[in-house]
Amino acid sequence: MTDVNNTQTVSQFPCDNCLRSGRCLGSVVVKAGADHQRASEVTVVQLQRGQPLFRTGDAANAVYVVQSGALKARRTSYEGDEEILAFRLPGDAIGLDALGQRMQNTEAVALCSTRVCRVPLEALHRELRSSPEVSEMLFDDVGREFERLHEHLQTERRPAQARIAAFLLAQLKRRQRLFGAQIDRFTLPMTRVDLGRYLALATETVSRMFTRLQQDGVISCDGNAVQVLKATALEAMAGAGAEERAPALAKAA
Amino acid sequence: MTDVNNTQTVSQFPCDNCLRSGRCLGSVVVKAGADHQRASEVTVVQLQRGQPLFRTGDAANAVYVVQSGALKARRTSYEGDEEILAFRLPGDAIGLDALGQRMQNTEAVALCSTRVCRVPLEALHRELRSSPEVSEMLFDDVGREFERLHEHLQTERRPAQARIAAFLLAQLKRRQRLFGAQIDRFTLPMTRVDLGRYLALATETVSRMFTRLQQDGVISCDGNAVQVLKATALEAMAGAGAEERAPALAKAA
DNA sequence: CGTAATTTTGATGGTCATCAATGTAAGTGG
DNA sequence: CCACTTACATTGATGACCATCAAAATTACG
Repeated sequence: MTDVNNTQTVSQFPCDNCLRSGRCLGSVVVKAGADHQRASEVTVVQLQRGQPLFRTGDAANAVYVVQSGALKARRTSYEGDEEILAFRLPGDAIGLDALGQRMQNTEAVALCSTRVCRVPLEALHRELRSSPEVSEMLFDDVGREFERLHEHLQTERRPAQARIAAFLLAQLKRRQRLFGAQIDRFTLPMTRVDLGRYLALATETVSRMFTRLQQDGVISCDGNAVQVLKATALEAMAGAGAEERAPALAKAA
Repeated sequence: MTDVNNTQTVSQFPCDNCLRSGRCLGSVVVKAGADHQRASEVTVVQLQRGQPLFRTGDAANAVYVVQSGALKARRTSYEGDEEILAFRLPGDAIGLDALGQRMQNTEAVALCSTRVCRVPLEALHRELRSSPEVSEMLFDDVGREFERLHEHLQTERRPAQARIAAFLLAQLKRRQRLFGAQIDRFTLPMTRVDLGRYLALATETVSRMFTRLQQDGVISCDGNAVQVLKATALEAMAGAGAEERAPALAKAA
């Protein structure tokens, strides 16, 4: 089955094969519906890299949950270039910002091969009234997203190096939670350009910061494959400002 | 009656004397409760200038709606100084970002004498299931707040002058909606310091921008009383970048 | 294997934070 | 009511951080 956007609807049983099953908005809605003998209207959408889940102006008639893969939430700035509001990883909800709006104000684009759960607003509204678990999960997601935006605002007010450090740390922790293990390496699904557009930095600055982090032995990376060597150093950089960055050339004169 | 925070609970009939009655989350919850013969748990809180509605770490057991006055939503940065996430005017919801969280991550402080409607989360959850109007109003508020944050992120990526222009325009439109009239003058409830902490600008920069706007005849202001003389010029500045700011000294060499 | 996209590195300049000082308003207590 | 304190606002001088421009190097891909 193929819809307008040329995306693929995959399965009637959205939670089959999904690792997030039971811990996401989609599955809670599915369960609430099943408890009342209602057929699930939740479907799975498969996207290829670069393919949009929805575009600005599309009718906002569903929210989504990432099953696997990654997406970026984008928006077009006054100057006409892309601004990235968020990267979405498995478990993340998409489209909560369109609650109460008629149209999407943002665009969601897959960064790689990606599976997404589609929860129609109609179903969400209905099951919201039928089961308190739904509203709890929804509130959780909404609260988390607000919290993330607030953190992001703070991050953007800090020097470039701190922004990158904070971003890498967030990614690291996110993966650790996702896999439930103490990993120290991962592959970034986004390009340096995307990263710049997310952190409000020029691509060149992003690149320079990566270079510096490697020189300082804080990370090691090959392309988008990153290994965190000194997590504590990253935390220090993310927390501290520029003041205590390079004690090296301090008194070199 | 006085609670822990030394705030005052005013009336058993929260919507009496409130101009937002019927058009806010609070009144919808009150109505939904009344329709089911439930006593309203919605109360009105009176705050003086500088007084907090809640603090970081407080139990997040209610959301609020501004009846009159103004507040700022603040947070403490890594460096320990204040960061302002939002200013709240009559009709605005407060504390939506704490949905799904146990504690408040932000602090809400009155900028002047202010009345706020307090809606316990318990009541919200209950009426959410009893009446679709509640969820619709809640979704509206949530969506609007996301939208505002997204706009704010964009604004912070623009030059200082554009940020101030965008802010003034937003204030202007907000007041016009509030009063339902084409006003061109209003009094800002916040100081230049607050403004800087909201727009991520040094106080000095804020001041300089106000000075420049007056010199250019775009606004006229006496302290916090602002009159917008050329709204279109403001829009141009808010939209455009720094490139086309001063056509004056362009070819003066 | 050639074209395009992305990444990296260097040089330069602009915007705005910072430091410093003065001016103004607001509030306090004698 | 007036000195005094404290907060807020304005204006100027200086420099840091990072965007921008330019170009080379690497990677991706048809």
